[in-house]
Amino acid sequence: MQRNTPRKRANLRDVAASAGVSVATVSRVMNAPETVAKATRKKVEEAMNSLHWVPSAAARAINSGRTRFVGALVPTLDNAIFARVLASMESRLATHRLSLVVATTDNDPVQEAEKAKGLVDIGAEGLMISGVTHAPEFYSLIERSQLPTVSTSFYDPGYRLPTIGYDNAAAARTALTHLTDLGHRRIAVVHGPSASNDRTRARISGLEGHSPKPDLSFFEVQLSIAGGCEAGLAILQAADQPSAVLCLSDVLASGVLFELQRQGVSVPHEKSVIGLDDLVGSAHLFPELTTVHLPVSRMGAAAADAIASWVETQKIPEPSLLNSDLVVRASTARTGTIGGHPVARRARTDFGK
Amino acid sequence: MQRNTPRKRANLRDVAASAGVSVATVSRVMNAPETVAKATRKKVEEAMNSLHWVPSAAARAINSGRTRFVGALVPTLDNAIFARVLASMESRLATHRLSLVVATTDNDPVQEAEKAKGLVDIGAEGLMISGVTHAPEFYSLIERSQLPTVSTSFYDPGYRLPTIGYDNAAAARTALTHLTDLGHRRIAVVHGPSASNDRTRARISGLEGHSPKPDLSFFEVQLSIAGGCEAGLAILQAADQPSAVLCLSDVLASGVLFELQRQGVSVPHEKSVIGLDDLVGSAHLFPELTTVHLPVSRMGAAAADAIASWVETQKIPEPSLLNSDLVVRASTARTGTIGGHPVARRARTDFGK
DNA sequence: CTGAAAGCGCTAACAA
DNA sequence: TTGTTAGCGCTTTCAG
Repeated sequence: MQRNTPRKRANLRDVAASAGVSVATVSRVMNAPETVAKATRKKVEEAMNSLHWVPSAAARAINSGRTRFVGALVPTLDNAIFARVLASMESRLATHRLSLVVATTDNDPVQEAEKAKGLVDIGAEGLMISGVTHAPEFYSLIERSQLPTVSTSFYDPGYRLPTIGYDNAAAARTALTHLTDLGHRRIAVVHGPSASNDRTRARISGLEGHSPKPDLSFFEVQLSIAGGCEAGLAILQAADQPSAVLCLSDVLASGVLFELQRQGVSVPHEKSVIGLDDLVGSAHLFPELTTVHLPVSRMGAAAADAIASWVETQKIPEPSLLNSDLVVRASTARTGTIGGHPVARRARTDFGK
Repeated sequence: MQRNTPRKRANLRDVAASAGVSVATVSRVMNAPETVAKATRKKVEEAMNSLHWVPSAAARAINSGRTRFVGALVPTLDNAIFARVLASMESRLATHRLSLVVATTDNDPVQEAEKAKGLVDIGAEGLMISGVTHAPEFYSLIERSQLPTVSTSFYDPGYRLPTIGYDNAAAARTALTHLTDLGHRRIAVVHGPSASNDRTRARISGLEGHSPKPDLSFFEVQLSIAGGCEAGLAILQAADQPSAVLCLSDVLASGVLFELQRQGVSVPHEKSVIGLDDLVGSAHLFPELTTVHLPVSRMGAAAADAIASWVETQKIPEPSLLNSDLVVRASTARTGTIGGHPVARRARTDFGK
């Protein structure tokens, strides 16, 4: 809005000229103001203002060798669990004066590799990625660029990249044990697409060889509330009704819960339902969801610290295992105790639609 | 892993030297391979590979004047509505070969201004911001840097920045009208903190001067499922029981729904509940939530397009109004029709805990 | 088709 | 306390 502003953005030289000092002095008032005489500083600052000068990030980066941002690759933002990880990463990164570039991969290794390439291209100083199964192009990119990259949501000290995460198999087993401890033997397992998701596969594998050996039936659906509803309906149509539903993800558990209610099945009286994740909302569902807590906020912060320190010290961080633990709430109950009382079933069937 | 690799990353000159060509030629094989003789190109590519060379984003940016990323400032990632906006922005930006840097502000104008500064410092080419109420520092930053910035979640053609959003007041009014159309007159309104959120204030203001004039009581809580639960409980303890609950946000409506169920109040039989947002999960809640749909995915895409075109053409985009519309589902019903039948109330009160 | 050389906006020695 | 100047890694004329 100044006079007939000369089209182009002002640069250091312009400011220096306008203030009648050298470029070095201008640079100093930005980076070490205390080394510049007060009067000079003032002149320079005025010049900066009147020219609407904003330092060029690129020029700064080329000298410092730092862009001050890192990238994160997650499957989706629509599952609150990833949103949580990113939120905590972002806030922790801020303490290192680092920003976060987000890219979603939709669980597709090809997209993941492409987006990773994009992040490297724009100058990310480090990367966070979910899981331990990636495209060869991804690995070669990391190799070539030597980019500090940590893998999350999975703990595997033998993996080629440092992992910061939890033991997915153990978490699933914890949930199963809780159910068998309560006397459940016929159990429906609901999970998302396993082909494209190594965390899901690990969780499923954690269910194997359990003792006592339960009778498990598997339902694979989309990883969404709608998917959970679908599974809930499918379970009710099965020949042998399970007494409990083990969901390998809280979103799925929510859907199952809603659908069971819609169909007039009471939880935990007629069926127990357990989740895995412990989303912030899970504690407030009706009934409050029993689940296995995954420390995703801590994980995001830990990943941020690991990347920041790697970038700064050049030292590869150690893998880190975060514990998960069972949170017993209201959606699971001992089998048989109240069983046989189809509580409120009739009263509820006319609800909804 | 190559021999005693010379500590530092290779640069263009190294590649040129190793391939026995000039830097210009190397630059050409990246940017216009077809202008380089096949044999030369091959030599260069081999040199690139053996030196593990990755172009420097900063150096590239300094020449092109482009960093290829934009920033987005949102209050939080924990509300699915913002996660959705960002997801759709990110995917649309990708088509413009632009990346997305995310910053959360926690509804704090000071943090917002600081983070905006950070985004400018690292070279964002454009900005997306939520709402139309910001700190003076924010405005002066935008002014100085002349950064293409669009405001979302709000439509106001008179605003100093182009807005891409909906009419929050109208959306709230739509919800209220639906309730009064169903005969409700005593209505509880649940909303998040209004002091720090202009969208919330706009929605509340949309409720004023409605005809027929309903008897409104307001409940302000934290914008979370837990907050919704709290409001649900508070409503039940009020002296004059409302026949309907109008939630100015779907997360709040979810919490209210869960809490009412927990307290044995049936929806919509005893109380109707309506939300505002239409989150992806809302259609699957029990009962399915009646709400006002806000086109946030389209908004994210529109914001991405607007910023991209602004950056590319230097032309300020037009403000854009996106329509919201009522989605009637199962959580609202005509007052009186089924009223007086405290359906399933008794049967349900022993649920949960 | 290829090379030489002049910058891009800024930082950091080194001098003064 | 301030100025001069040589780069940072790359793109881009302009010659050959």
